[in-house]
Amino acid sequence: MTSQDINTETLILETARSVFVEKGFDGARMQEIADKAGINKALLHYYFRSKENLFESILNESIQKIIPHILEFMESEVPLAGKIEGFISNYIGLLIDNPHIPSFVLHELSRNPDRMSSTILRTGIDPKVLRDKLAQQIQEENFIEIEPAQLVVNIIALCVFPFIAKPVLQTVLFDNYPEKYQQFIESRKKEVTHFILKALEKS
Amino acid sequence: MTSQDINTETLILETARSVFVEKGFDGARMQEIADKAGINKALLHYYFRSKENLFESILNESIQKIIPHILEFMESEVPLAGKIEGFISNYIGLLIDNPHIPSFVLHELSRNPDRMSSTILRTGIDPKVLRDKLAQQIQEENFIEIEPAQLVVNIIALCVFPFIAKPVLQTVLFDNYPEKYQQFIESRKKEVTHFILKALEKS
DNA sequence: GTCTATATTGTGATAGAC
DNA sequence: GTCTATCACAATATAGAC
Repeated sequence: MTSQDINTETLILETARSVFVEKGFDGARMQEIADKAGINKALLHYYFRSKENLFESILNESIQKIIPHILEFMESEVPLAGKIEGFISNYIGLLIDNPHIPSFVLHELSRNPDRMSSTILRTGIDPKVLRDKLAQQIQEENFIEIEPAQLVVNIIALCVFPFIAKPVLQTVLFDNYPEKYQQFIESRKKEVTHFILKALEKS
Repeated sequence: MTSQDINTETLILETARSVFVEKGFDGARMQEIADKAGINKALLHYYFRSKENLFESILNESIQKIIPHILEFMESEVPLAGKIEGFISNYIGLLIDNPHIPSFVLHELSRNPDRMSSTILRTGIDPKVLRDKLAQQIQEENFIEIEPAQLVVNIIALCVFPFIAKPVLQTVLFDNYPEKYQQFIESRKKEVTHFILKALEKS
């Protein structure tokens, strides 16, 4: 347990994350995780009993990184316009730092939807309360009529989609120039905020 | 070659599609495809040389079903508002009929982005021309200023995202009632159209 | 064209020395 | 805790009879 021996379990988790997030459960190989971590396959099974086990740690961690963020947004007491603006900027920032997570999480949850219920339970939050809070704000403050669910989905969609569709966008819209895609992403904070608030404003 | 022998190749393709689209390349099994098609594994290799080969047929077909649709939208000469309205209704309709395709295509393209370039070439369309057409319309008709790329991404995002995120939405927003999710999807045509046009209108 | 049988390789998992 | 060696089985692919 020397100082450079920064806990093998952590090393495994960090390495496993990069492999699982990039390749998904089915595409990931225990061998590759071991190689990238500079250790042996057997050690993976020593720390985490199975591939499934190791994978679940990563998936849960990824979900926790994204979902509570959204719920917290709906919960806070700030006026709606500022709330939305803050959320979008914050959320796209998070996605810039973790661009592969949405793709990973959504794909794995499609593959096995049952995981979702247990995860949402683990957060201990009640979505109903949050929706009501949002509904109330929409009505009290001076915005167009819109169902909370529709609004939330619209906001998340506009933030997340450009990251999920990166290869398509880069090819179809940006002539395979990564810089153009990057520039596009950076402008999204401002663009999405404007777009949403414009759509909501009472004319 | 009797009448009920509707071409084995077609049978294989249809079966393979359902399996690949649901499980992805890595998760799909040749055995499962054979079983579902009521034939033998060896026959799959007789018609398509390898799993890769069979898979590419399906992926290309799926991409062709979705991308040209989008480009055609940008190309047409109809006034913008009606164009957008028509596209959204049409596109969400297509997604209701093929709910798993976006997830499938986007995941496989992330796994192997190189496929994208060859596919877009095969369509023989030049995206640049289309972007210019859209830019022109935005300017000539009476809408707010917005980059064509931003607008296109916003429209696609709002249409596609609810299908990609089905398990999450059903759990977090709809208390695991499939009917509520279904109802939500059906209202999207109208909601998305309103939302987009409202955001674009000059106030 | 379609089948059965089999070759071949890949992969998760465990046993056991150190 | 970490390694080497190996098991057991799954999966793609092919050979060859019919």
